Amino acid sequence: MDVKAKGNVRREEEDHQIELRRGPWTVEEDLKLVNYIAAHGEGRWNSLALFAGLKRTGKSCRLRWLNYLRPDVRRGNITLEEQLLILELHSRWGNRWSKIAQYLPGRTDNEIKNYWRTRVQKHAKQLKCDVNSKQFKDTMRYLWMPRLVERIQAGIASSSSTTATSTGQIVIPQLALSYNSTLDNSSIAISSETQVSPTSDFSDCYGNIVPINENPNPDYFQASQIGSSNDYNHGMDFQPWLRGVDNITSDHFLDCDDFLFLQQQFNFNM
DNA sequence: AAGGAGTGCAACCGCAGTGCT
DNA sequence: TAGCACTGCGGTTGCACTCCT
Repeated sequence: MDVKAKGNVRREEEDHQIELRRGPWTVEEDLKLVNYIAAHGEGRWNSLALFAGLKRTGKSCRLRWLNYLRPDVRRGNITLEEQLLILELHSRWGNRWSKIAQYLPGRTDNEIKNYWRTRVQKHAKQLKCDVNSKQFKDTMRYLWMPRLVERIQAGIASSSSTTATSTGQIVIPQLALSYNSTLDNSSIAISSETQVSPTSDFSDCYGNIVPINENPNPDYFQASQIGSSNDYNHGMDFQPWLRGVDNITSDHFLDCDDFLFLQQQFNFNM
């Protein structure tokens, strides 16, 4: 047994001496944790658990705080813009959930991981292919995304709060998004401000995604570029899929007719 | 109405990295 | 530099809820 394993065993023995609680957190436990952190701050989780009077491991307290109790945790459906970012970033980094989460303020790595496993993998499964296969990625790129672009543009046409510019950009207030509809030269920019930079700005700064917590302006983040090669996705790039209406959230990438369309096309190409 | 299957998500587990003594 | 504690990450599990038959 190596050193780390010994350490873990000892810790587990200590855990049993204290009779630690496991499983779902109670309201009382949540209150204890929140109040303690409000008074003393976070960090030093093992001693925090002890001093806060919680019969939990430090690990459990940290997880509960980061994934649920933190005031800036966003609850509710993953928005279309967030879906877009998740897919784009996953195409680049794979299952680096915490890294992906850095670009989605208020979302946790756990939430993003769950989202990927339950939604994206489900669609791959329905298409009877591996989610990481070139086939699945190509299907998204060449069938799914153009289809969605149609929906975006249709949505824009009927949305008074969303505008399309003469250059083909889509501009959405609150979470501004710019989309250049040329497939091979597309770019996305997302920010919390209404203002959207010209398309050329984004294509110029390919690869220049800035984590929210490293950006001097915390209200701004952007995902630019699309179309670069990288070693994880073999050059696969993601187009934005949006319905073009700023207040829509969606549990699903595709509604029924979209999925049937995609499935037909996919089977045809097999 | 009942119960089996499927789904979504909170929480746990094991491991690796880092820093302190 | 070995030993240990702490933290963070990604994978997995368990359970509550919903849907379907």
